Amino acid sequence: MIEPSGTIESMPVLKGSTIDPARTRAAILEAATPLLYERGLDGIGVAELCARLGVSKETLYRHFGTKDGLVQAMLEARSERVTRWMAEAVAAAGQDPAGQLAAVFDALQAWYDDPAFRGCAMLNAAAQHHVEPVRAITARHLDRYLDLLTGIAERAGAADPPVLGRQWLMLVEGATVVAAHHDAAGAGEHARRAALALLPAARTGPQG
Amino acid sequence: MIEPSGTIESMPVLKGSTIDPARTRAAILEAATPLLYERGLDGIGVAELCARLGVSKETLYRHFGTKDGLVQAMLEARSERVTRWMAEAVAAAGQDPAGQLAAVFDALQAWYDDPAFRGCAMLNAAAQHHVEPVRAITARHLDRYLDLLTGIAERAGAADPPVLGRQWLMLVEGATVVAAHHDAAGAGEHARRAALALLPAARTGPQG
DNA sequence: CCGAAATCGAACCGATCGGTACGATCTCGG
DNA sequence: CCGAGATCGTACCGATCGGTTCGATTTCGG
Repeated sequence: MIEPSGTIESMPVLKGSTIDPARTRAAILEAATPLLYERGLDGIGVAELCARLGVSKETLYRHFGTKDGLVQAMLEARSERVTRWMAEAVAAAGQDPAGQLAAVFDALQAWYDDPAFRGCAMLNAAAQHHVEPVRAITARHLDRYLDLLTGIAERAGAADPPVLGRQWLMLVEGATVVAAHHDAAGAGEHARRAALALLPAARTGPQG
Repeated sequence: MIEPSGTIESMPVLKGSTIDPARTRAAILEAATPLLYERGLDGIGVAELCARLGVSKETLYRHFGTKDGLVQAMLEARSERVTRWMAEAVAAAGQDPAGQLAAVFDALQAWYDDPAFRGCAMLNAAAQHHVEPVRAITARHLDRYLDLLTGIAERAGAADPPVLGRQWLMLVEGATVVAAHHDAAGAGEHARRAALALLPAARTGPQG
């Protein structure tokens, strides 16, 4: 999803894996993720999913118990992966909070430009399955994102870091929505400029 | 959806309607809207839908041809209704662009506080049915919203109204996402303060 | 008052889907 | 080399769903 995550192949993804349950489970998770993301949680059945994965239904059900079990495990893994990826982008941006903030939206723009981009997987999932576990995973995902942004707000010396972090979170999610459902071009850049404008001091240099 | 739109009753909604096709169609549309919004497009079947509406399946299919037909007609109507409702809120806010902008987010907060609030119906629908017509309706909905906000940006004397309108649109959609999936409290207010901070001049008085 | 149109209610159909069962095959540790 | 467990492939099951059909009933325009 985030990094160009491999287009959808039509053939088995599991190979080389000897009989190692843990590895099988991880491989299923990894291979199922882009399929469920592209087609939607209900857009692909267990049968086709298994066929594409090169895995029997019995194996899938032994590891995840239920389709919902697979979905939830997939969403958890994806949320953690996205959060870690974004945290690394921030960490790689140096010490300046403004630079860190800019890095967030530049990373988002790169994601939007991926042809496989189809919006936030957690939000999409929550819109489809409004069962409680999925909603909880989505809420936790937003929590993680909010923590990251609030941290930047704190280091930027904001008067009210939680509120500023929340406003930035709205820009992040709003930019993702607009990019997914309206126009991806420049969405990250426009959101970034808005986010920087909310910084306490205008220490942002050239806003190009 | 927007105005407290009537909680879900368990019994027929169609009454008094003599045999008047146009009225029947409108009544079905109106009664089906909150059900499809609350349960999700695939969360309620045609059978239960008809039972709740007090309408036979044949009648529904004669008017809408298909469940997708009903869904699309419902989304179109809802998008227009929401846009009109928001435009009226803006018009009622007087001449000051800052006041108009504040009115947008105050209206949103009132929506978020409705117990029936479950996020933007168009975005939810697009996340479920990624068929083309639904995506087109969603895109058109964002277009309408963008026009409204860009108009405010123009009247506010923004250097680049389309970009500012788009940034405001991100705040609108972002606030809605956060309110729906994280925490509705204060979402509209925080988004409003961020939006006002993006105004060219700080003509916004007390930012309470 | 009659016939066309609208509606109802219920039965029905074919397809799909999530999940289970089972025998055959494969792999690895002891 | 053998037995336990993982995997496969396939067939199968029950439920649900979207959509159709049809006879009976109601309503309204002419």
